[in-house]
Amino acid sequence: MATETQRTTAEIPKAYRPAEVEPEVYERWLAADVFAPDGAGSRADWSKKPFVIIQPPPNVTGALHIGHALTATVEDMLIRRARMQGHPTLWLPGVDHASIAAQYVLDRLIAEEGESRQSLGRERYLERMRRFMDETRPIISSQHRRLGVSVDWSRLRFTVDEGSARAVRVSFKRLYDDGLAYRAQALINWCPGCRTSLSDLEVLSRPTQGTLWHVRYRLLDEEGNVSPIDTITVATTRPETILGDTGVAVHPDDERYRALVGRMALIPFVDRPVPIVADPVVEREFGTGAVKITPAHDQTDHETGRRHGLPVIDVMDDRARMTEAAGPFAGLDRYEVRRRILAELEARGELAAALPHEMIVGHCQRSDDVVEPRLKTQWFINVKPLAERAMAAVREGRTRILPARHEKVFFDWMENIHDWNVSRQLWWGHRIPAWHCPDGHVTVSAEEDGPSACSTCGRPATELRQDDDIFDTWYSAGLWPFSTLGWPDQTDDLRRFYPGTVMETGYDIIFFWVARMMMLGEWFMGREPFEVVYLHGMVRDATGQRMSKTKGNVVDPLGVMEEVGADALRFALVHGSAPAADQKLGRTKLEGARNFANKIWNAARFVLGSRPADIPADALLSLPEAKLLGPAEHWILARCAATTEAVERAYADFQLGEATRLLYDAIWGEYCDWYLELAKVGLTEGADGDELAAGRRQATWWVLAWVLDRYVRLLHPVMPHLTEAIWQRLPHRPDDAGLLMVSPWPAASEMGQAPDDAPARGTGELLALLGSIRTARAEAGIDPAEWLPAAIFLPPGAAREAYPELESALARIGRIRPRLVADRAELETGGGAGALSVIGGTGEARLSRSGAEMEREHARLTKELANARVQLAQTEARLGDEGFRQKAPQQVVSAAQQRAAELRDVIGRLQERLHEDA
RNA sequence: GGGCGGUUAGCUCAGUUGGUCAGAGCGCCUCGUUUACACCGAGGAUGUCGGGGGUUCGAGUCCCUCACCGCCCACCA
Repeated sequence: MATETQRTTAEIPKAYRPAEVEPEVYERWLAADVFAPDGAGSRADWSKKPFVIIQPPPNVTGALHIGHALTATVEDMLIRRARMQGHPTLWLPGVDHASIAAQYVLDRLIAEEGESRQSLGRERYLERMRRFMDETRPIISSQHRRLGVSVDWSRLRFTVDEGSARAVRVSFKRLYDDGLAYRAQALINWCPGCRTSLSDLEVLSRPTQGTLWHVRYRLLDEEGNVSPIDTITVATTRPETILGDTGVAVHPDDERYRALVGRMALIPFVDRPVPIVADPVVEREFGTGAVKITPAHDQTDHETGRRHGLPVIDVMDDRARMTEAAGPFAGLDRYEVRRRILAELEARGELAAALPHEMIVGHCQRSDDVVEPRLKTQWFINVKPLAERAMAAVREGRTRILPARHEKVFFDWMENIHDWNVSRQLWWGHRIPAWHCPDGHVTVSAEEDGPSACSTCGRPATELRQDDDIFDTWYSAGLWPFSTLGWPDQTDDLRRFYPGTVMETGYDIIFFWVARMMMLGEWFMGREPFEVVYLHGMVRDATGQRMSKTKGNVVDPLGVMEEVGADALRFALVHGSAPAADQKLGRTKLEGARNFANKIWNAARFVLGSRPADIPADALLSLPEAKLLGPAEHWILARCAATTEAVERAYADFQLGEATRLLYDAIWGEYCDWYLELAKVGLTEGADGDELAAGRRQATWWVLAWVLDRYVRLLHPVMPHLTEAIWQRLPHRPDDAGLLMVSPWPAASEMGQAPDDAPARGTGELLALLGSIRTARAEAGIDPAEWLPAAIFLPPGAAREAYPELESALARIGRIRPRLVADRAELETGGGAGALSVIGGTGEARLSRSGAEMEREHARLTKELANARVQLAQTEARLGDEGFRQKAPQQVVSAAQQRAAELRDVIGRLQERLHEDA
């Protein structure tokens, strides 16, 4: 027995220890400078197409949450595979300044210090913000590092840095010159809490149980006096807006009100006479059929008002308190006013009804305040022409949205797009590059210092004042794919890395960000910013709830990594999930991933520890000569080739969950469960002096190592630390780099010698027989430790050919003392009655048994027979079908015929056994 | 009001072009300390693939319809 092996296992911890392995591995990557496409350790082949990931830059104030972890994992998987394939890769990391979110956070922070935005003033506030940023900015990046992301840190960008600022100025000037950016008064969404306007997207519609109040307005007679009897009853959900009413509308065909059209109604509290107009927007069936018109505070009313020339009276200020125009209620909060108005109307008997009413109320995405429509002068971008081009990119297939069903949503949104309100009454962000002169002229400039003079009247710069407003955060974010590459300069980076390859994000920001990037990219660069939009789903807690801090159900990725490691977290996030499908993430899933990591770790420990002494530690990895390979080696190599091909296909199709599933099954179910066990025997067989046996032992080990190397490469994108750590200890190929991360991606075609089909198939059949033996033993309740004599019969074929070389392995794994019989008849003499009958694959066996468990054995065989009969009946039914035989492909028919023959054979053998026992 | 997605073993979910697709993990039951791993190994049980109809030789897989759950969009005050 040659059991001499180099025992290196002892040096490797028995369990995978992420805290030790993972950061250590990451440091090595960093030091080798392999992340940057042109870094010192990069093995980028510039004749290949660059692969560029566009990542949503996380908010500067945020900490890494599970959604970030998913995004980063998917992106890292894609880019690591591309990098191993030799593509130059770029993943440019960044942080978003998140103006409204950042201000929301900082405002609360300084409130604790007794300060406020107003008390500090713009300059000091921004100074405070910059200090705050300096503290928070590095946090998210370091957390991403812990996750193992292969981003090019040397290109780290911030959406308020000078590069972004310049891109913002230049792009906006272009839009202005193109006539697409304009300043105008319009009804916009106003958040009284944040005291800024919002884009439509930043307003969340939420169903709310409200009340529909019916309010009686008095009418005026021909002389303009209040009529004592005539009234018109309007319906409203926002009584406070009564103060801004400038009309009442009814449907032109509404008989009830026809006579009233043209008369005047009197708005209570402010005693304003307003006309009753006829307009088809009014739904006759809803409410009372009469609508109060408040052009300053409602979108529909605004348009109705314009059609009828009604005045616009703004009754609310920036904090949603009533203005002087609200008369007696000036200075009071909107809801306080609502209460008072209702009480007063009630008292006057002018509240005709109060009906419960389900309605949609807009809330601020950030502060959750109820958003008010208000009339304001703002900057807008007419995005329709941009949207056309973005849609063309998708229509022409230049940008693919995955999964494709999201394309429809994308088109719906793009086709119904409204002008984009890009100005915000905030301080933290890019200031609008527009200057006002005392005469009211506006000059938009792309220069850092602004224009030298008013472009209309030539007044000098000293007399110009820059616009106070800043841009919507998503404006600068929308420039990301090119602003980060040096645009508007025509830099090398821009030429090399635009357009990007894959834009990966959650489906929740497809409009905020993805759509904007597509519009702005098409407009300024003249082509699409990325080829593929890959959308992932939302990660929910174990019970399916959306994670939120207030619910306290967040899974903290940092804590998870601490516990099970970054690789297990990454694996859990993509394993068993489908693109754009939400998933639940809980303990068991994470533990499963951790167990898998540990499984591979230990398989590697075994392989490393069992290296025959006659293989030098620094030997190069290669497959042994075909003549030295046993059937088991052919089998695992064949399985490995099939898995490689399937995994490669899955990666190429963005079926990442499928890729991990294939690897999980192959590594655990085939490599560990079967091949490792078979190899244990192969590694210890043969006499010491036997040269051929020594060659076989070496061959076995080389196959072990070779397949492990293959799986470790395929798994690297999802579990980079673990695989790198293992790979470092394995023998390498001549074309390997010093790091797995930049070593070649395996191709199914380069299997060395293609594994022979017959021995591989024979092994598969013998493993099936072995499985049946295990089942029979367990079901018969036989002591697992007991060695059973077994007679085995194999018909001529692959299994029989493979048998001699696998006999000892079968013996060990099946815990049997096998004896191959040449003829089936010999089985009976070999085992006789009181033996367990085993049928598996093409083979059959008899395990000697004392007869104690024969009753259970009988039951088992009966069950197997019934099973086989059902299957045969099904197969025969198909075959008996005329249509099937004629219309089904030949392949399918013959497969069914073969299957039926096999089943008949099995049934025959089972019947024989049962008959003997009876 | 439009649109989309889901409904597969007790739980969480895979299932790409219709033909070994009825699966995996967890949980459960039985057994096991054989020199990689108890974060382990061997074995077992559980499903009329939401209901109904249709297309087809054949449907979890395509079409129609119904039910329930979820999401997105939307200016009936």
